[in-house]
Amino acid sequence: MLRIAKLTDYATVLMVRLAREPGRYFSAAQLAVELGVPQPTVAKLLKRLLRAHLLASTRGVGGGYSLALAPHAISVADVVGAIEGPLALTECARGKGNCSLERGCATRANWQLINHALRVALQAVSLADMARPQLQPVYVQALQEKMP
Amino acid sequence: MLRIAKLTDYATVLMVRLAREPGRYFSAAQLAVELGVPQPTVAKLLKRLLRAHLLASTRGVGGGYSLALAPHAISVADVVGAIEGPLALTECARGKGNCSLERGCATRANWQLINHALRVALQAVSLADMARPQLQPVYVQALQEKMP
DNA sequence: CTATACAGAACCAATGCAGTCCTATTTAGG
DNA sequence: CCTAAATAGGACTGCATTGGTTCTGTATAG
Ligand code: FES
Ligand code: FES
Repeated sequence: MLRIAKLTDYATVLMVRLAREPGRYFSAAQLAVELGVPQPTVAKLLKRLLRAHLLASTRGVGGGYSLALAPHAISVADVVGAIEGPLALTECARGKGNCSLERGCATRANWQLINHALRVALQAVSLADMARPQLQPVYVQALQEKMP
Repeated sequence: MLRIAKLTDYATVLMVRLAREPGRYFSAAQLAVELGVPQPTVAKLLKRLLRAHLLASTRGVGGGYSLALAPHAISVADVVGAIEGPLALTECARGKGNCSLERGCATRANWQLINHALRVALQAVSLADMARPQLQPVYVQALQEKMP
């Protein structure tokens, strides 16, 4: 229903937690108890985030995960992309041949614009922003002012 | 992966087709052949759109469906809502008790803001807009100018 | 050398989605 | 009146994705 996966939700909460103490290393177990989410699930998420180069890791005793970049340099779009893959609202938003209606479809171009707008919006929100209790809604205002 | 259901995609194409000849009534069979989508599927979509009061219908010989409102008065958000239910990016975006992390969650409020922004953005695009070959990207520009 | 902790993959159950089918009910026209 | 065309509203099913677990391997501090 046009919703992000639950795991993506968890991932943002994780990342925001890490963003609060950027230098520190957290073990998966530690984060799991802190969030109240089963440990294997947290571990899986951290692995995906690592693969997307959003995290740095150290193995062994005392090891763990830490942000690979500064909190303001990681966007919500990055996190969503790391967990769910590239953002594509419609089937046909990524490359041709994915949609059965392609021939003579009147909405493809427009959906792609909408898709792009959403991507830009999510890229504009950083972990640093998300860590604030209430998001500075600059882009929300920008939207609302322009809308009829 | 943060994508609308394929059926929703179909539905927008349907609605845009109807928006091109606002007065005319189309039968489900007619629309099905025109789009190249199986008839039962098209029928199902039309029923859902009708229930959401976006379409008007007439039964019997020569009956069919037509837009219930003018093309500029129906938004993409309306169509998405009719097919997929209320727009809720996150589990917790609609009411409490849906998310296991609620207690002490740091991102809920911010996700709801993002959710709201997306809803506003989709409400700003009407069927009349979608019917144009290339969407007038006022809101896209509005977004991009404000973003760092 | 051992306990800790990440790395990577395979695996499974459950949910939701795409798609079909069947049975009313309404209406135009002969 | 009677029939064919068309919508109204369900129930039903196969499939893909997701949420979540488990197992084996590897690196590292002490
Ligand atoms: S190409 Fe996919 S709906 Fe138009
Ligand atoms: S309440 Fe759902 S993730 Fe915060």
